[in-house]
Amino acid sequence: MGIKGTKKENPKLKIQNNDFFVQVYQVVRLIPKGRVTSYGAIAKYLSSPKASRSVGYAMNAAHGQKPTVPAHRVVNRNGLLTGKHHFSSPDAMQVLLEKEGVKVKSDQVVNFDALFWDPTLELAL
DNA sequence: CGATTGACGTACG
DNA sequence: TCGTACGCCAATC
Repeated sequence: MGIKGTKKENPKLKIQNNDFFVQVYQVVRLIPKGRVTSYGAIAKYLSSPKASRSVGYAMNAAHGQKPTVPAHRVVNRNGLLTGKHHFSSPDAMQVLLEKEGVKVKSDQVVNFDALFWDPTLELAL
């Protein structure tokens, strides 16, 4: 009957399939190419507008996640690449953004307001 | 279980 | 307008 039987729940190997982290990953992966969003916007989309810090924390664990989590598209509310130091290379984030057509000047996204992608608005939960 | 940390955000001076 | 202080939430030690 159920296909679910194939999957066994291992308390120790329990993967955060529905945790806050994964929720963040899902939203980040939905960010269109050439667009950017903020931690607060993601947090707000997850019904926790004040959990912006936790969103950044989740990104910290996004490395090595599959599919790849475009963490470079997530910046702070000022459009500043605050998390660039957490990438493989401090300049990797800027390079990735510019590769998608996003201009970055002094660690800040140019025309951030126009490129800003609000999940609560686009996804309209 | 309590204290500390962190890729934020808002409030205040 | 800029800089500093505090708060929020989740995870780690």
